[in-house]
Amino acid sequence: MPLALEKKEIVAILEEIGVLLELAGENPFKTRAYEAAARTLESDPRSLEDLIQSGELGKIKGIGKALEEKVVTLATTGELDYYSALRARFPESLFDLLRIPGFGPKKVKAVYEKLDIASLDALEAAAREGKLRALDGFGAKTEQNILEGIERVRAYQGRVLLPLAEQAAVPLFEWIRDHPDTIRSSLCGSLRRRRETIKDIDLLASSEKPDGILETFVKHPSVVKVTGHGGTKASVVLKSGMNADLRVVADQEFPFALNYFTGSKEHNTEMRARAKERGLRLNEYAFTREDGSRLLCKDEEEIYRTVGLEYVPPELRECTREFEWAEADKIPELLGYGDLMGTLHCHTTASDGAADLEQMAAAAEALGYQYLGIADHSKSAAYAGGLDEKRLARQWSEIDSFNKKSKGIRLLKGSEVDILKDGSLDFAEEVLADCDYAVASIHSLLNLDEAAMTQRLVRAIESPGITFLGHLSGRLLLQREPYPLNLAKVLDAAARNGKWIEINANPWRLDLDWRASMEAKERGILLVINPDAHSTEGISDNRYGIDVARRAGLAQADVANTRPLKEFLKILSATRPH
DNA sequence: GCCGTTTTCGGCCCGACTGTTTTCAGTCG
Repeated sequence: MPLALEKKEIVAILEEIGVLLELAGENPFKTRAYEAAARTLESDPRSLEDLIQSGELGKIKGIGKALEEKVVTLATTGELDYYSALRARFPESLFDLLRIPGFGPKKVKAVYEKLDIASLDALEAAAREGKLRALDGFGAKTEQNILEGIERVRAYQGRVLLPLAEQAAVPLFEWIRDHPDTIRSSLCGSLRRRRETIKDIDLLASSEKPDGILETFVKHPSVVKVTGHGGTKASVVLKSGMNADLRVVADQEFPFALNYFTGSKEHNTEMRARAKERGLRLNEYAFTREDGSRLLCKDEEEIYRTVGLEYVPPELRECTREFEWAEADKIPELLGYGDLMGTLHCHTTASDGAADLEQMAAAAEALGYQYLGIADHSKSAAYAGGLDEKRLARQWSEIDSFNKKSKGIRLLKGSEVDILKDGSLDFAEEVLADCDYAVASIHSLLNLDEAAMTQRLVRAIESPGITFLGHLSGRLLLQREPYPLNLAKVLDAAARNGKWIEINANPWRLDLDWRASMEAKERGILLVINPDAHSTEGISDNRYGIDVARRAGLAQADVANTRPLKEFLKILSATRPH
């Protein structure tokens, strides 16, 4: 049964219904039900097709009769009258208004109904002319904030890549950590969970004297605007355009605040529910017993233990599998940042890289790697100076002579072979057979439909000479959506053929992403973390790939390039039956 | 709209801050 809409699209529609219901002034719990269902569906690793056919969909917690029916209708017909009717009530452009900080559904509803304002431009004009202050709850300050908010919405699309956020956050964090009144401190939020894109920076400190710390925080050199400054919390806008919040709590409350502000929201909700089952109320300060007395914990481990769980590392707190694992004492021993013994998929000056073989090898060796796989582009990638068979052979003899004289790192002969339109490869099997490994990637014709794209990737991964697929989904974070793809089919093909899948650690890609990596692991597929480095510095991007692996719950054994050289070569050759 | 070993109605997480108000609604996380 082919679905009329993909799961992803249905998730987006459920989210949109949630927002529309808010705009319509519906019961907030109804709104929440749609939003929760969207999240649940999104993070469920099973395919929507399976969920519907097996009848499991309606058994998922948070999806009752009404939602099940709506999802099935969407999946089978691609349409839903309830949704279309709701949509017709509000113009599309109203959604832009919701992106203004501090401007929620109620305010959007007010300007739309009272002043017929439905776009950023119209709102900006009204705010400039002082027309908004006529509305209840709006004043001069609100108008000013709206104008600044509109500017920010236009300038920064809300989220930034993890490395950029980290760059802004770490100096702030150190500034707080080193304050004499600070006892404990941490980065929280999505940064601590190592999400691939970040919206706001959340900081937490404990202290007996919060005032001085908050005062210091708002005066950090990277702060351009203070948007809030109370007795325990301050909010600022940074030069980078990001928002940063600092919360200061008493030290005995620190573990609770740390847990709370690390999130995710869904994880927190489940934690509260588990506390409740044990007769405890959990908030950002403490457990509270039914008699009103407080129960404190010295650290996060103790909080988890109190609700009957093993400690859950921040990267796993997305309310996917972590509760199931923690309950059974089966939280994976996550891949560590020093666990990679080598890496593949790096470029050199032979194609579009900035450093030559020797420079790349030296950089990898400095990171402690035992092996580095070279994989320049193949001939079809003319834009990137792709190598033809002759130039490839020349590179291999360079690698041979390097390895002969190298006492440390070993270079591996590889190729990033373009996957052509029909799934055939840019090099013949005889050429690939002489490589140590080959990564197959798509760089062109990204606009094929799902069936064609899936077939293309399946055919590529079935090629005997291929070791793994590179940046499988083709997404560029905050820039380009993944191409349409039946991921399950591609993963099944990889599993069937004993192939690996890459976790491309380039921060723009992080592809496979963590959810898909989880699915790959479930199929017994080995992942391989590669930087897709085009420079010596690029190799260090592997740390972001390790973030992805940790979020996917991968352990050392799940990642191929944690093996020392000898063992690695053995499993490498097993991917290719020559 | 969901959920139920206090269940088929009446809850649903809740605290801080802002800006508008003179006690609170809206937003955010």
